[in-house]
Amino acid sequence: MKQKIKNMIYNASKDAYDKGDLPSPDFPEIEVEEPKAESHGDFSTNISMVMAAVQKMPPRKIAEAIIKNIDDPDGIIDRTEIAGPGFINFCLNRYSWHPVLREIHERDTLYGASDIGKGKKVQVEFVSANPTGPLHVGHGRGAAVGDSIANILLFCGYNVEKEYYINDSGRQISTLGRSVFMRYKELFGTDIQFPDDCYQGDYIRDLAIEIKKKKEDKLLFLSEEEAISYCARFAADNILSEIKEDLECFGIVFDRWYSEQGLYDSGKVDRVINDFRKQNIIFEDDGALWFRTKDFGDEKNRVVVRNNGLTTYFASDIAYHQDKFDRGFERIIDIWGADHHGYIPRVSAAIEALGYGRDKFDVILIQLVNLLREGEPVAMSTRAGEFVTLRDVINEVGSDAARFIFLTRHYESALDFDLELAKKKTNDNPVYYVQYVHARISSIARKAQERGTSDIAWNAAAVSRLTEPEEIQLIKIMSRYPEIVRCSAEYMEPHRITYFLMNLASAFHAYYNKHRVLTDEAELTLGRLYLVLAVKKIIRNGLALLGVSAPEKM
RNA sequence: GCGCCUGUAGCUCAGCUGGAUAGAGCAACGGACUUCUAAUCCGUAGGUCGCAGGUUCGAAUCCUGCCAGGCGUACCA
Repeated sequence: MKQKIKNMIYNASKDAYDKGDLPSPDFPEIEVEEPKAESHGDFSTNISMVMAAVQKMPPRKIAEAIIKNIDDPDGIIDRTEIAGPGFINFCLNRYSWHPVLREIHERDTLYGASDIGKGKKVQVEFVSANPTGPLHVGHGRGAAVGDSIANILLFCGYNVEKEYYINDSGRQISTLGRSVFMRYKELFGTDIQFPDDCYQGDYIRDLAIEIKKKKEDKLLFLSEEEAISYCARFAADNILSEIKEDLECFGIVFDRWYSEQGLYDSGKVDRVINDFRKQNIIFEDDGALWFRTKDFGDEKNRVVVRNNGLTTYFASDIAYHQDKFDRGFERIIDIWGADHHGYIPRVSAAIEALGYGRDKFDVILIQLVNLLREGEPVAMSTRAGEFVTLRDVINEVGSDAARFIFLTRHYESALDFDLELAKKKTNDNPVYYVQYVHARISSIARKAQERGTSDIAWNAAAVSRLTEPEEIQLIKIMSRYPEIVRCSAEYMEPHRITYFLMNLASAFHAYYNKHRVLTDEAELTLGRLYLVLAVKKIIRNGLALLGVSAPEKM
């Protein structure tokens, strides 16, 4: 619709110039927007103000010239007006909105889909939590955002893969092994001083018990190194499968689980380090190997191999991102916790050194989640290993509520997650507010079917009966959906869809309370049914992009 | 110290990347169920958009400088 208006304005400007109403053929990018105030019509453009300098005419005069030359063969425009400093407002005929419904029904699950991605191969990497402990709420937010962004990009024509990077190598894994082994020894009566820098949670004890069941006392006869290594592998494998289960409960399926250890085993880390040494991008100093990140805009150089011979995470991250490009991804999106933001210049530097443009790499930083109950913070201490896990949250409030709430904020804003509020089935809790629309319409559809009106094909006469302001309002809102999805993809902001759905839901509930869908008049009923079933489709589509279900009954 | 994020109604947050009189929900107050699901709706009230400058026809939005909070600033992850 907006595009139609744009074209009209463009053609009108051109005609105005041809006829001499406008002195210059130099037209700016035309912007058409939907005004906030209803009195300003359905669409408005600021073109006359933008043009004023070039045309050397007052904006209102330009507006007159354009309006005079508007060609509207289908008569979709009801009236135009010049307002304020020179806005041109367009007010559309009610019936010009009706065809939107047909489009929604015909495109169905693909309404709002586009090909702006042009099949570009893009990878979204998210969660990627170390397999050293259970997922917590913060990971949940990253999971919800990452999964939704991937869904949206897919819907917009990108060729998307979702990936989880497993940090299954390095120091924190050996710390994990050490932690478990100490608890294991404890089970055999050894008196231990459990160090602060080890993992504290009860799950460490549980893993030790598991090992004891399986291996009895055999580990006590191995060398400490062997025993720790066994515990590390056992623990990491177990925790990782727990993580996989948690994410499955959360409705998230990764295309690939990528092992960091695999990068070492295949020699990719060594290879890239050697290549960079040859290019003098990596150099030796003080017994350590340094990456010249400073040459690529970072504030200082960074160590890749420490003087004790151990690699840092940065080393494998270089190889990892190289591998991403080697696998043919044209665009890489990493989703990290905001506390890692200092890491961005480093990885960007690596990507540039690898010969790829920075514009191919995006990092989305997810701000932290404050877990509350009845408005009071829930005590959490990672150090002491006491925290509410993602699984606890899903079990308590459900996957739908959790995912929706994670997507009710821009990811750059910290999020308060109130467990009690997430369970409430009232207006406080937007999940049910939106889902309820779907359930209500489903119920209407069932009733309609009982009455024998299940025909929902396009019926011009029936649809032309939709003349109530609330009906036109609903269609207008729905007509914006494709653009909302596009913007969501472009800026990678799923919350735009969340807000759109809440807005649509609100308009629907208002309509529902004011008008009956199933009336005594067959034609009107058909038209209204056609309308609400379109609403149902959009709610379903939008929720799907968020990873939230659309129930038939509630 | 430096870098990033945040600051909008009593509370929690949107604000279409510069548009017209800044919007929702909650909380407060007053109303609506013999009617398709009241997990709903309607109405009232609520503002120095952190502060100060600047850019222009026009700023919550862009620039600069402050103030406050969070995070980061390792041969940790």
